[in-house]
Amino acid sequence: MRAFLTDRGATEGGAAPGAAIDVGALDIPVQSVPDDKPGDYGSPVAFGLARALRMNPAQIAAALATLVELPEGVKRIEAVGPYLNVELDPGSFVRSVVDAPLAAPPRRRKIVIEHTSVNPNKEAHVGHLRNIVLGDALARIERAAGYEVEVQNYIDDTGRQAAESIFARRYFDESEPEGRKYDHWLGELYVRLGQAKETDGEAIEAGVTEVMHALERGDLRGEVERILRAQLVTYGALGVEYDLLVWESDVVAAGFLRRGLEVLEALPTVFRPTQGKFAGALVMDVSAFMPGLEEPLVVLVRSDGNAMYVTKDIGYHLWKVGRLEGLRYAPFAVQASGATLWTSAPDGESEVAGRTFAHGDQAVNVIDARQVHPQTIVRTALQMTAGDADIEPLHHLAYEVVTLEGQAMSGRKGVTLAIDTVIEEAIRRARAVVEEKNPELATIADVARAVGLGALRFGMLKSEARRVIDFRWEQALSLAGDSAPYVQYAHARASSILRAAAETVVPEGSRTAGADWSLLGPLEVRLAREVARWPSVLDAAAEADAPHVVAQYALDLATAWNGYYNHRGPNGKPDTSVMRAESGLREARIALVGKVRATLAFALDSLGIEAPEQM
RNA sequence: GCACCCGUAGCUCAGUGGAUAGAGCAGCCGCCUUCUAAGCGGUCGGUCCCAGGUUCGAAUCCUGGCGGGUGCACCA
Repeated sequence: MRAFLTDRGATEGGAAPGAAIDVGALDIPVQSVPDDKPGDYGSPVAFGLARALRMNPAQIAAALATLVELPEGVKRIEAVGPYLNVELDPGSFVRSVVDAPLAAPPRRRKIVIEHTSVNPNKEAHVGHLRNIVLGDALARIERAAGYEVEVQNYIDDTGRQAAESIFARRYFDESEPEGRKYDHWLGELYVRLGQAKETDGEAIEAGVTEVMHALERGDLRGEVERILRAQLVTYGALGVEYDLLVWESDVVAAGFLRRGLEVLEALPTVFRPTQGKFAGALVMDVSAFMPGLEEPLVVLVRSDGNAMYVTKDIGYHLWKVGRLEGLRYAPFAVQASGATLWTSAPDGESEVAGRTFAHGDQAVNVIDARQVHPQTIVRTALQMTAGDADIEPLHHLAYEVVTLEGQAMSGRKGVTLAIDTVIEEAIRRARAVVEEKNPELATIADVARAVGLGALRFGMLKSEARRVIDFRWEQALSLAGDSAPYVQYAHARASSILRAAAETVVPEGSRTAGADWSLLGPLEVRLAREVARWPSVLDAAAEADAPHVVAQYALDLATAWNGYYNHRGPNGKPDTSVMRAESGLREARIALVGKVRATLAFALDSLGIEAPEQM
């Protein structure tokens, strides 16, 4: 019966149709019925039985319709052609929808999500924005779906990029410009250093190398930290928070490379060829996990004794899933929500009271699609060292690039756009619209921020990650149509009704005082059907690591609600008014609108988008 | 050359093997004496890249093409 109510799709047998015709574990797919067909939910179950019963599906459906006992809450079961459709009792259905929880129960499984991981050497740009927004939405979705989530931001403080920016500051030796955000300024010096290489290449190369060595020793941590803190201001402005910063130099110091190698060398698939092109190197045979590869051997340690980057990455990921220990932790900052941001630190504590870092049952990496190959190797290594784990230890959320008006972004060519710039413009544009539409609103600044940032984030989330996004201002900051403001507006409308209602009744689930559920009809059922989809949407999005599923649902629910709100009866007059409805019906509608509002807000929150009460 | 991803309305995109493939934008026509018109209704617009195959049923699964993007791994 639950299946009919939740539109969850296939369930095990047990539903009445199965029992009636002696098919035990029958798969009964359930789907929403198109608007022009009778019924609310329907099933093509008769198709599957046609062969075994040697009857045509329409006959089977007709027979089932007469045999099936009406479960509670179902008004009617009828055959519509070959489909078996049920019409729900509006009152009990809407009531059950209103009472359903929005968040999933805890699952006792931990997911370690890594996102952002921007090189600490320049300001973050809109390409990074996609990563950050995707990762943050994913973290929120997984939490709502019942998982314990830890968000890590990896800081590559020993890389060439950080070294170049830090060296550029020394090289040009200019005083810091007043009022300029530090990461923007260093980004500019970084680009200038690239240009200066043409005339002064050797000296610059020597200087950068020296800085790299200093970074490896950890001597310049303060310099990196300063850039990082400037970048974190940007993420904070987006409403994004992290649990832990993991510094590459700390990963190196913890010996994850060496200790990871010890784990790997115990594998039968890891060995040192004595001849052939890999003679002298340490290689891993991945053919069992990555079939169809032209070259099934992956080099872990080169014949000159130097480890490959991917090998360090494997060590790091062994730590993420709890198979290596050894980082030390220290508090780094207090974030806007009040939550502490922790960092790995050479002089930190190995235990933090009340927290256990890493030890994920699964790791998810938000990294661009060009990294599929190395990510697959890391995953394969984890699978091989784990024996036969039935769950994937690592998932790569691969997203495509963001181009700028059709051009690939490139700092050196000046084809780039800072997130800070985009945020400012997004809020500016939103503010202009708010001031025009609702000038007497007391919270204009807050609403402009919620709407502008919402539009920006939503634009990055509404399509599948594997699609290329071409950033264009009008499109990215659109405040109409398939956008966050569309959903936010629907939410504000519902809030407006609930404000008015609060003066007469207090909606509190189906216990709303004075509600007469029997007065509800097909219009409410249609709206409630959309609300009822939420748990399965959340589940599917979490399962597939696909925030766009939530974004698309938010649009669908807003559309259903707007349609209900504006509905007119045969006489051309509005027939869904809440506050003007007769007593009893009014209270039942208030309860439903309350659920719609809460669901819209919850879905938006799962995407990291605010839902203003007024706009 | 090999591998991965993409190809759906003029444009940007949804579409867990099921009912007549849907939105937004753009175009055209309507709707504020009604709880927010950032909205709603209507209209125009489709060889779901092509060809085979599997299936009662394919935009969806399989094979082979074509077109575009990305990667090619003793680089980080």
